[in-house]
Amino acid sequence: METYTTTVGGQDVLVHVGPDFGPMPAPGVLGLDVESTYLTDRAQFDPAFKVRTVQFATEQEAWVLDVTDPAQRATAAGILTDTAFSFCSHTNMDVLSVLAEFGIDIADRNIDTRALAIMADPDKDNDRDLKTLGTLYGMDELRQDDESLYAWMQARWVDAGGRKNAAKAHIEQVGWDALASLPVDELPDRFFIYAGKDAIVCRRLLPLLIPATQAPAELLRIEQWLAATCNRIQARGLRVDENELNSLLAYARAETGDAERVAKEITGGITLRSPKLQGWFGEHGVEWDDWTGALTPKGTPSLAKENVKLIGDFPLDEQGRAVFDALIKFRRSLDLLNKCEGISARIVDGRIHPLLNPVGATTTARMSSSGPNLQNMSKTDRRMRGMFLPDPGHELWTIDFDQVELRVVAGLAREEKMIETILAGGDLHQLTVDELAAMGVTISRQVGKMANFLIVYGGGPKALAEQAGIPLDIAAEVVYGIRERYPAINALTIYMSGMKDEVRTISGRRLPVTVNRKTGDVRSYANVNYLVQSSARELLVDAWHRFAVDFGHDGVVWWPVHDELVLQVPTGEQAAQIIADAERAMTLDFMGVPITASAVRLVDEQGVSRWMPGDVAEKIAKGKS
DNA sequence: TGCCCTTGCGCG
DNA sequence: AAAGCGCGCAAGGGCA
Repeated sequence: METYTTTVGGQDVLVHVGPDFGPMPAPGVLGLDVESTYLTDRAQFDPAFKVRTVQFATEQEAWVLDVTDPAQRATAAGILTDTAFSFCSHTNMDVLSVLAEFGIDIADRNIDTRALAIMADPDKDNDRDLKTLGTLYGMDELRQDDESLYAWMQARWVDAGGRKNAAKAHIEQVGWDALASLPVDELPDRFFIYAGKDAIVCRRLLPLLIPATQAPAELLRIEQWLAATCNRIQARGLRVDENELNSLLAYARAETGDAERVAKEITGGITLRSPKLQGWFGEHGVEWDDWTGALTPKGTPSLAKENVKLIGDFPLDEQGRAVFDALIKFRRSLDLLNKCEGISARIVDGRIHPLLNPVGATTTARMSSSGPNLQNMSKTDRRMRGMFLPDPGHELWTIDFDQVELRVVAGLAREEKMIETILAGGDLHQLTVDELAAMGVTISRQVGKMANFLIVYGGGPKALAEQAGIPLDIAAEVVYGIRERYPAINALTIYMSGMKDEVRTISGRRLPVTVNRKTGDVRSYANVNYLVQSSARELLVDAWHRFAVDFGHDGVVWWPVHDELVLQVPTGEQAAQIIADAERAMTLDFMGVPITASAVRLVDEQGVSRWMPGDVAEKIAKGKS
């Protein structure tokens, strides 16, 4: 064993490297970090993935164990298995790595310091890697060591013939990959020292970050539960109908490829995604000034969803018509293509394992998903969600809150008209229509719905005019009318916009106010949205926790989508009870406002359970009966 | 050529 | 005075 003496936060620490582990650390919380083979798209789920070293640390001492050595591996496994130890690590990567390498699930015994760092400082613009946090909390050595390691990697990479002017991030990536493929016994000392210090810094951050969150203990407790639960969902993965995936992939490649070829030929090289295409259409019959569809934030015509078809309503010339047809064909399959490629690149044993980040939305702590993002699968193209199947012997159900954000804002503001309507089982969008009618402003229910979203999102006349395709003066009447007819919400908006420092959710979570980058102004109009969006997220997580823990249905949630839980329920008699419990868990009183939810069984026309939007499943069920 | 920033669009 | 919020991903376009 080699022991290095170095410093963290100006204090001497020891980093033990090697086979003779030395005295065991006392039971308690250890900083944990692993180094692995380089990460492919499939990351820890790649069959070739291997952990190379495991680092444990107290605040003063780190042990770096070479997992390729059987004795050290056994020592590491012993500590990881021993429930007298719990761990803290940065991100959930180490938890997944330990599971992949050792088959040991430490999710319940691990605290994610990165998640704590977000709670401590939810400003989206700030970095939260260990070395940045280390510097922030008086442990700058990690940054220094990182630079030393970087210099080593740069020399190695440039010597190996890399581009001399490559960006630092690029060299770092290549450097880490190079390190990851070196045999462990050829790694430089500074690598092990860095690795050990990583774990020490992580361990030292824990007691610093917890008070920095200023979060109530109950909130921290539920976040801990959620993090472990999200980890297990990722590890379990989602089953993919691979035949369907492959046929969709072939179809989407052919469709988009054909369309792209045709369009390029006619336009002389303009792709079907290029902003230049709109100018081209302008020369082939489209009067953009007469565009009646929605606009993008930039004010150019939006071609999202069905909008793109509006181009066909203009008197196009022959070339314009041909490119339009190609564009329609392209747009119909582009999203499908991208999603299928993403899924295909990550499939392992018929499953994908997207990250489910419990606090992915830094500003509001909503959950996010990536690799691939499973929270933005198309609802209009059923084939995308339809690729995902429950495990054998199970079926999928979906249960979602009804208009949860509007109800939350109604409750927080105590907007009596809204609350009465909710209690009476009425329609909040129609209420807005009726309230405006009382002021002599006539709008459709569709615009009433958009107007209600403005309340939640903090929008103004311009946004409504653009999205609804109505004149600015009418939109202004709607917006100002709403402020008058919903005085309590208006008061809440004014009250919240007075908060220039932070916003607190119903659970006491601190949220940041945000700043307009160009003007430097505080975007205080967004505060109501942050409060509402984040509080609604907490209501969902609380309901999920009740369902999993209080009702004893741990592991039943298949995938969450903000205000919705998709459930994977064993087929059979107990299914009805599980669904009933889910409905009970998601039915609650929020400040006198009932929050309700209803479950839908997801079964296609052939009687096969697969993922799909709830309203689609309801239509299928109706068609059958 | 590769990197970085912006834009658009899917979901909520 | 006015201000649509939060994500992840792919691709375009400017730049070196």
